[in-house]
Amino acid sequence: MSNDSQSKHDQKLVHVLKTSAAIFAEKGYHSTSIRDISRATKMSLAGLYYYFASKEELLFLIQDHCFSTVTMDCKRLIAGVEDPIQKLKLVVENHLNYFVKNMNEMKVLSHEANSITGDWFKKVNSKKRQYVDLVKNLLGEIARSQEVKGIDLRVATFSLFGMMNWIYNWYDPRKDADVTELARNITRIFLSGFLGSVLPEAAETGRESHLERPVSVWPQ
Amino acid sequence: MSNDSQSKHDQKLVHVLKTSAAIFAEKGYHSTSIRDISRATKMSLAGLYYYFASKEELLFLIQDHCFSTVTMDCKRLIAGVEDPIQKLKLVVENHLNYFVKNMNEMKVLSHEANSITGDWFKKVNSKKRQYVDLVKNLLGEIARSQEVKGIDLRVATFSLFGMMNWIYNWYDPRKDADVTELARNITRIFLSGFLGSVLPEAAETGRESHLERPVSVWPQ
DNA sequence: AATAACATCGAACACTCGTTCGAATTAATC
DNA sequence: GATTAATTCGAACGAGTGTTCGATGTTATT
Repeated sequence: MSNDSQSKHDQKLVHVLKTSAAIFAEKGYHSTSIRDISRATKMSLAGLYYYFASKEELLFLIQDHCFSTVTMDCKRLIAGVEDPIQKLKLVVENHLNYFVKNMNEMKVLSHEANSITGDWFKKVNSKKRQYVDLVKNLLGEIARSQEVKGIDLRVATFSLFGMMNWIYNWYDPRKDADVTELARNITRIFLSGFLGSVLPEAAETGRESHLERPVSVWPQ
Repeated sequence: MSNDSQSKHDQKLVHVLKTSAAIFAEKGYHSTSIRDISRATKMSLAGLYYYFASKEELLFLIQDHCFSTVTMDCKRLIAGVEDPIQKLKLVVENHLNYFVKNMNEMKVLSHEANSITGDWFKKVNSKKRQYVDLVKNLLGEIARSQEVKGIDLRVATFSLFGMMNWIYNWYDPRKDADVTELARNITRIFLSGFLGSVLPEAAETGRESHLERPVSVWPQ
């Protein structure tokens, strides 16, 4: 008897990955031991290694799967849409919705980006770059069509990602507004800021830096 | 013979803290061993413990010092300034300048916020809350005076911090514009987005969510 | 020069870590 | 029901961890 879509094996792997992601999200990758995962999954230490080859591969499986899905969903969502602004709104909405719905995995993706090394790092990073470029190009398109001036495209792109990816540090679904409202807020702040050449010139006074001298944490 | 401002002991402590911050920033707190720090400072393993009581206290010393300085500089900078918008600009400028000038320490502050526990965590966290509230209140002041509507203050505050704190993930002083330009970009994007009620209503179409169903990373 | 305080270190301890291996158990196939 | 394959596990290994301790060297004070 062969299963249709998902074998027993894959189902259990998914369960292991989901449980691990939750612990990684809570304690961090490096301070999570395989023994922690063993305890949470009620599997033996050695038994876990039937599902992944090493702790780092486990991290890779989580990150890779997560990135693949969010990118795929994103591309599918904006396919066919013409207006680049509309596209961007969909991208932000997708990203935030995905983030909130899969907070553990996304936190592992954001926070443990440098906990993975070697070829695994390369593979995840190339997917990341692909996703970032998609957004950057979208912003470029918008900038051209709306004649946005004086904003560095790289700064703008990472400012947007900063806004979106930072939420794992503060967003609490029980306390804060739902995702739709969150997406509306962030989209509006970013987009109207990115487009908005409208900051009153009066507020632009003091163009030079106000800092007398470079400040350093430690004396000398 | 007593030293005036900084004793020999404090100077060496500062050196240890700065070196440790650099390694923590590069490898992460949990995968940095005291032996790594021993190697980098050319001090013996046991010798280091003359300057701090435990690895976690070392992390605390870095974070606490960093937070104290940035908050103090910030308050000093905006003291006497009336216009809340002008104040905010100074806060952003100070934060980013500090971040870039002390990238290692600030990365440790941002990225290892949950690597510290117990009373140390409480102490650092209360300083953090103080700083965040300062910015939040400033935004509230601006919102009232400029009649900003429809933006959640909490979302706005953390969006700003997201933009600013995310830079350790991408900012490269050799590649990107200098801090003044960076601050100008980020201030403009955020402030004109926060104030800007000016997003054309045409672009506000599609108020309902475009996502057909909640998406989850893992099937089921 | 003797004393006290400061500073440094080698060597070890107790512990946790990721990983492996061979055997045992269960499920699938013939 | 026998054979093969898939899955699980207890027990251990070797390496690395944070931390301590007693001793030694160094500097400042009397």
